[in-house]
Amino acid sequence: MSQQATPRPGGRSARVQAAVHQATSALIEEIGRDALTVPLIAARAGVTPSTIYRRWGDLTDLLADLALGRLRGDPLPLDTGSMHGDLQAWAEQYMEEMSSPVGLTLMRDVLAGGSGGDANCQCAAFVASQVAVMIERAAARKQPAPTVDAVMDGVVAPIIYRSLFGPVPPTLAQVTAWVEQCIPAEG
Amino acid sequence: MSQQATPRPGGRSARVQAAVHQATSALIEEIGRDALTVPLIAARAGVTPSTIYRRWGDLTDLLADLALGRLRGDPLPLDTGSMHGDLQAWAEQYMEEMSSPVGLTLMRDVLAGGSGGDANCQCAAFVASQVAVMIERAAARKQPAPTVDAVMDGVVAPIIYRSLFGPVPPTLAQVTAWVEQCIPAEG
DNA sequence: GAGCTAAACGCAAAGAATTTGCGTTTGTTG
DNA sequence: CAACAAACGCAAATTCTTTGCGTTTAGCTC
Repeated sequence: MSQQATPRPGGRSARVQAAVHQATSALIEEIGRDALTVPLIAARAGVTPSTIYRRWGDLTDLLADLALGRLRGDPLPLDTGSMHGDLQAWAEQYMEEMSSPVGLTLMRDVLAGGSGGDANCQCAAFVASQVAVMIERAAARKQPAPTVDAVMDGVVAPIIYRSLFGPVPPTLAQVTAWVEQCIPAEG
Repeated sequence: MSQQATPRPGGRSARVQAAVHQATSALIEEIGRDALTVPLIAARAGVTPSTIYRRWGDLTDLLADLALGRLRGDPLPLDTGSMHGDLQAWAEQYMEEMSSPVGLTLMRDVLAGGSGGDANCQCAAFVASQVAVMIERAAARKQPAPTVDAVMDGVVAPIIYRSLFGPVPPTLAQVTAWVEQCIPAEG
């Protein structure tokens, strides 16, 4: 059960959460994600393992929680002046991020955080909100724009699928082609 | 390290592998995937836990191995007489299978089986081969057909993405729409 | 088909991780 | 300020995972 919505925001609980998150990130950098264990994180964060088990329930849930936090840190899509330009630039960056080693483990953690958690939905919802920003900007410019679903199915889904399952990550040329297919023909 | 390619196909090794696979499947049915542990499987299969750890290395690797075996059990795509019909029927069934609870955990296991294993690639390769069968049939009928990549990006990827990340699985209507987009307009 | 070799397994002990009960600290509420 | 409940620390108990070593067994050669 991921619970980044701390029921008790003030004081100690928040300190513990921050210390654990920070310790986890640091340890991933130092010893790698595969060698990571809950007792190690606990020692580094200055808490007891049982605290982590009780709050997060599982290493995968903790990692999923952390991954969501990182996603939220992503900046707004660049404003290039056109829907096509926005989507192209954003998709390229998204592809780079998700096909990188850290992005891949991030997605795997989100998906593995199974215990009733909906980290995967939140992840997709965040991406959709990024797409929505670009579409709303296009609407404000009176430009034609695809629907959010069209972009999710036509651009995001192939990027993620090929990153997760493919022998090789998607290429820039493929991303460009997917973007082209999504944008209504220029009037 | 998933190793369904048994280095020693005959005799005991094969018996152990079969017993473990069978015990795992049975236990998933009985106690659920979350309550599954290696010692439980070992007891049920009549082997010692260390045998499982040495051969498969990890519970996730064993599950990924099992998942691949199940995929291989899938029948060839139905031959409906037309590319559109084949793809539509196959995509519907694939969607049902992958958005079901067992399909979802199957995919998660394949993705979580991380230890250098390429179960994810094999999984995608198998799906691609299924798609290729339909395309070759279309070619034999002198019918127009999309490329394998077009189907993977246009139909498979959205199905998997929405199943894995979406709050709700894809609908039949969506699958139909994706299929329509993939098939060249009827002459 | 007898003997050799190495892979695979069983057993058991050692090591590490996870769970759980209970007392204490700490933030919140009235 | 007092009372309550949530979150934590501590430590014991349980369970899982690893590892060393002897034994079985399949594949191979002669």
